[in-house]
Amino acid sequence: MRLSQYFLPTLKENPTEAQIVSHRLMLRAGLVRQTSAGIYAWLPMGYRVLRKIEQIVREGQDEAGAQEVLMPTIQPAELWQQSGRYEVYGKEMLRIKDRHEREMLYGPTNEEMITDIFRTSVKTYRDVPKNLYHIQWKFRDEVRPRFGVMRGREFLMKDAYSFDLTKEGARISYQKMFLSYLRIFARMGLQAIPMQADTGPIGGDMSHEFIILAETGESGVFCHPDWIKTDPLKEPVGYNDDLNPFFEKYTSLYAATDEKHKPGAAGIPDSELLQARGIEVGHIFYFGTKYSQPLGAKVTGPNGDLITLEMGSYGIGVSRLVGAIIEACHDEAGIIWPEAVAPYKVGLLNLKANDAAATKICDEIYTMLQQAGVEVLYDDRDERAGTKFADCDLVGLPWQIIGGRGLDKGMVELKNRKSGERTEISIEDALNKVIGK
RNA sequence: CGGGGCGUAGCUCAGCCUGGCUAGAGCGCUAGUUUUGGGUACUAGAGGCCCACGGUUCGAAUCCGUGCGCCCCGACCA
Repeated sequence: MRLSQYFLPTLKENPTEAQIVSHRLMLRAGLVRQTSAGIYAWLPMGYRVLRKIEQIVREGQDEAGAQEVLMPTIQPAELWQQSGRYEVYGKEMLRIKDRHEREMLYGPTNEEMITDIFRTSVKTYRDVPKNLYHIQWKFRDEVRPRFGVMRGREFLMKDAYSFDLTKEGARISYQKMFLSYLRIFARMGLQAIPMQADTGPIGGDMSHEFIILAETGESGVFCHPDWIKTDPLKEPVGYNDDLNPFFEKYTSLYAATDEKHKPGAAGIPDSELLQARGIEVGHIFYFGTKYSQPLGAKVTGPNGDLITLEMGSYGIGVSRLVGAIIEACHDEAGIIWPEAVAPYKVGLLNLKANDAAATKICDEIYTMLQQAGVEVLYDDRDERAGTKFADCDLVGLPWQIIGGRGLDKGMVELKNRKSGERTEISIEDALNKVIGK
């Protein structure tokens, strides 16, 4: 993409409304624009990041055996009246009426709806287990939206729902999601740590919040230092294997938010615990028959008896992740995207845009990168070098190829946004490095 | 939902207390000169229903009332 053609409205100054760093940077880097409190429009660059995250989540869930569906944003009130949550949910739920005065709502979550879909179609134990998920916009009418996209009223969420015959089966479904989540976040370049969360009336060890570490995180966390050494992508375990050993290994390492932290409970001296801050980006839990019971989601078992399904649900805040990643990955100059979610891999800066010979070389580099399938944002604007550097750093692409005074000798500078390291190398070497990576 | 703050140019803000010239600055934008590897400098421009409605007054961005919007702290939450 040529920057001269692109819709990327960057800001030099910080908008007053944005207080936290990710919100400021998202506005300044031209990723989003706010349309009302807690509701955002996604501009081209921001939308690319959102879709990359979404795709990593999708692939991770598919691989774990979940199947993607798409449920509507608007739901009928009846379902929620059946589950009893219509009254309970309160003002957070945006209620609306259609032209026939029928009560509808903008879905804050989809347990009722998926249970309804499932119960009407699945009648025999032979059809379970199943795990269905979708990635859809949700609305919660937060009293006080804040932190930009991190706590908006409208947000994109992946939510999966598992259906099992037995609690043991539900446990397996849960463990699959546990593994899937660890891998999904790791693929995004994030260290996510599952922490035991409230399980409500059900109890047990089957509810975890996934927290990514970021200095500006909303809550304090304590965890075992060995967490840093873990790499879920390297665990030699598959979704059809017995996941118990893996689950044991990862749940036995201590990790707790400051609210739940119990001094002395870590198994190692508290002074050795890693203290950090974190942001919740995912939540998984088992809730048994909480919805299947009132909604009558049952199947016929092997003996002909009716069995109420055991369910779990598994959420990832997709739009929230955009903000969360920026909280975890930025510096004074701007965003530093992990490569897996970067809107473009390379920024190509032509510092001599008014020099025909230099421009010709940069155009060629641009073409070669495109032909090699590298996502590249080409700053071909007739701007000062300083402006280009500032914009490119702000926007946070992992690599910068800087074409300037060395161009006539076939040299460019390759800069790594994260380390800040810059090396003057030949065009060919720069291309190889960026393409090969 | 309790407490606080703020709405003036695209952005950041001054002016308001103590009402009165034609409503300002910096950045951004347009044109030109300049500069040419870290948001260059100069010149000339464009750009405003001063959040809305009502009131007080000869006169309101400024004072008063009501409403709306946005932000922050807390409670709540993915």
